[in-house]
Amino acid sequence: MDGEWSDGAAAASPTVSGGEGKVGPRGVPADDCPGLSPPVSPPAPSTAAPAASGRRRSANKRVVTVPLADVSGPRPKDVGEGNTPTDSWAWRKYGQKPIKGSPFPRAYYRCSSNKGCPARKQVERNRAEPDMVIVTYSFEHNHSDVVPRAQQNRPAPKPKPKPAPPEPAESLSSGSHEVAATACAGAVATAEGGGAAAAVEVHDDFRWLYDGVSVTSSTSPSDVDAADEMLYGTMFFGAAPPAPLPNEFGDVAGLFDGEGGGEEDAMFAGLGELPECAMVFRRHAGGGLPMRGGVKVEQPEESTAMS
DNA sequence: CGCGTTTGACCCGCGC
DNA sequence: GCGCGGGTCAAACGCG
Repeated sequence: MDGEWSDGAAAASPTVSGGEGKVGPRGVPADDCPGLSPPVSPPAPSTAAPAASGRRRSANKRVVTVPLADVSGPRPKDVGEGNTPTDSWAWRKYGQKPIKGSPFPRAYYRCSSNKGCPARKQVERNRAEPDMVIVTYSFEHNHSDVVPRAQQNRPAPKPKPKPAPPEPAESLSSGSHEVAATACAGAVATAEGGGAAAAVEVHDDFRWLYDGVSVTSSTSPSDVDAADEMLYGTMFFGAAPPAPLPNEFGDVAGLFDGEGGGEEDAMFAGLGELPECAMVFRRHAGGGLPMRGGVKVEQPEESTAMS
């Protein structure tokens, strides 16, 4: 089924897919409409229309793959709130569904900043890389990053079922990660004026993902905040014309194509499991991973690498 | 009181 | 034409 955004993440690097080359068969020609765009950026004309009216895989999709840690981890206020971004959108979850080919469910979010905002995003964990989460943005916000509610900046209420989520917020000092994150975040902040705060929402959004599966990798919690920043930072980058990236998707997708047996089982199993410490991902894993601050932007449309 | 999250059901699109 | 799967809407509950 949709192995679409399967995961450029498999590469272990967060990725962002511009447009949506993945939806190939049923997908629609991606136009533009980045999932998120700088508050200042003029709303894309083709943004809202389709999404609002249609209820189906729509066009404009931007896939962002980020380390789970980036989004699921605890959000130190010094980062999230300290760096209030100018464009922290408020996302409201409107649905969640288990995906067939994936052991993890997919969550659907809509922009709650503006009632008529068509911006939507889907969050799902990379089945191949449990440490990675795939965020697909659809349509652009048709409003500035106006934040009517102060609540948008605060972490949304967590699901009650979870008594005490694993919050390895112990040592927030990690060296390399921070560097990368900082660099990225800095770039973002400089370019967009902020992107860290947005992470707040993200980390929250991924909470479910987080709980859904248990990852046994260990990493520094610091990655989390840094990652968050990166995540959004990248997204913003995506909004802006980023350099065309090789389509890693194709490769990854191919790999996934091979599997599929007994995954359903795993899916439910995973869903039923509520690990306490699932997160963690080394942003600079290996230190040789080609990633921009932890997030990579994928441009399926480029399909250059696609063989 | 308001907002957000959660869960289930329904509808639509695509593939076979 | 049928079936599968994905996506969205709606209602209810809980928390801030």
